[in-house]
Amino acid sequence: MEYTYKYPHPAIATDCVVFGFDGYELKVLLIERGCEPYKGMWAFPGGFMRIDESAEQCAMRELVEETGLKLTYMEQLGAFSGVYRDPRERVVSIAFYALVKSSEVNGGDDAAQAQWFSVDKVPQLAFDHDYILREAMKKLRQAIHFNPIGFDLLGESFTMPQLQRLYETILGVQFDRRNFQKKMMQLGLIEPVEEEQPRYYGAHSEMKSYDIGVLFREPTSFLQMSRPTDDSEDQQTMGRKGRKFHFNKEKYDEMKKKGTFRIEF
Amino acid sequence: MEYTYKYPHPAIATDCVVFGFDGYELKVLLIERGCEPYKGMWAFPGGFMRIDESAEQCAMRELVEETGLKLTYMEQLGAFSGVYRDPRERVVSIAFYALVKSSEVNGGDDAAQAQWFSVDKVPQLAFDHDYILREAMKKLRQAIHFNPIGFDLLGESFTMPQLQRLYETILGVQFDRRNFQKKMMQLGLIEPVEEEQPRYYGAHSEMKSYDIGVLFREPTSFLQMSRPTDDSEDQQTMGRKGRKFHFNKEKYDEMKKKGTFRIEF
DNA sequence: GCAAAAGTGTTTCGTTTACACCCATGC
DNA sequence: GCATGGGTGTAAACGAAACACTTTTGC
Repeated sequence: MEYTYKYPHPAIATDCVVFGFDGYELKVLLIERGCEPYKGMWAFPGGFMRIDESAEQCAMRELVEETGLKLTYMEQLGAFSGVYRDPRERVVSIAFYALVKSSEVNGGDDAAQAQWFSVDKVPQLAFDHDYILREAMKKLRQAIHFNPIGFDLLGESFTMPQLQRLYETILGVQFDRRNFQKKMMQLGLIEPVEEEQPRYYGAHSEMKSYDIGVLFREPTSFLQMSRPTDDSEDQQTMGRKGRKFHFNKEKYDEMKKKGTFRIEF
Repeated sequence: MEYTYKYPHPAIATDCVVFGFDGYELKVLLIERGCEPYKGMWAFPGGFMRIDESAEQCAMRELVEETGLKLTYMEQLGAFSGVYRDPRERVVSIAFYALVKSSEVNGGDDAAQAQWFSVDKVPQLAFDHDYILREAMKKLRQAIHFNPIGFDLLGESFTMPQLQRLYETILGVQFDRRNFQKKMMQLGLIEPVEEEQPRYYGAHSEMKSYDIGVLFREPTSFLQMSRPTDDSEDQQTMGRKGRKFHFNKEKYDEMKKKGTFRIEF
């Protein structure tokens, strides 16, 4: 079966830049190419768009097919339309980026050849995917000011240091612990997870240690991601206990509706 | 001559959302469609991408062909890939937006059917261009925080009230004159145009009116745009005299290189 | 002449930054 | 027990917002 047009039509493909966070590093999901061109190199999950689906649908379908990761939301990064970006034929790629919770990062069992790479240790990629990755990082850094997207990268509950490390990793800067917490709390989007007993009475309190109640907290789940490179020393230094917070989605939706979200750093 | 593929390929088109500013309103450039579909309706300039050009090149070429406007820079808005957005065949459109100086807005002589519309008075558009316009406006409002794009919409020199009106129009808010000026001057991107004599001695100065020098200023050029709707009362209230400023492109480039530009409102 | 626009500084307030000590954890 | 991480408040500095009066312009 063949399809004929009066004028040449490029093919349209999608690519997904999926970011994850293991508590220490920002990761990106790659697949190893099983066929030419660029066979054996790493690339973003993605594939050709079908005639009866939108680019968004295509991106999500391909992501499931290639990595087992099922997402409901992706943000478009843009179209990449360089004339020679694919050696086979003219291919315009519409790229998306997405953020996934750390808990989902090992779900991809379909994904024999899918792996997470630290964004700092990404190998040379197929096609123009190096360029696409740089653009995705740029967009991510920008987007984080207008959307509390950080929370998409964390699990159900998280500690303040985890959240801070996430922001520091994405933005490449360091924050003062106390000021960071204040800023985050001022947003009104996160609240402490209720505990049976107070963790301890604060340094400025009159209460003394002998009055501390029993601590009822589950151990922090160690965030894990598959490791592409085993030579890296285990820097999974996360997992210390700490007061947990969770994200209030209702307030976020409300804020998003009004378009008032804004965070400065 | 025909082009045959093993799988169906959508067509790829580009659309240009070109913004202009007449000193009072934010305008957008539209063309009247001369053929089906949507014949007689207004739409963004644009057209089908050739096989040997990138989307950026296509957008600029089509803009020249249809409106006579030659631009060197456009920002990509994104790809619009709804399955039914074009009744003829499957067409994916890559949209761009651009800002033009007020002086260029009447240059399009090729453009018999091209006209500027106030963004508040845009008629119903062809295809999904209403949606594209909304997205472009969103992007414009966001972009203005990270780029001094406002200056692309103004001429060689401008008065502070003009600049302020521009920002107020785009963002839909009002600013205090004095604080706005302070903020703009703090950026270090604009400087007063040298004058032979001071305009007058300020209110807080010891000097009095009898000491005022001769004023050497050209009359402010009245910014003009073709008017699509003649029923609108003439609100071309611009053109009062005032101290002029100009934009320091070198400092802007320097700032952009460092990535430090940021303006808060 | 008059109404509306434009030019100019200072004070107040809120936000951001800088900073220190004690407790908890994991080895 | 010791080193590191984590939890908490306050004071100083900075930046943003509020605000009034005079001159200029265009009718």
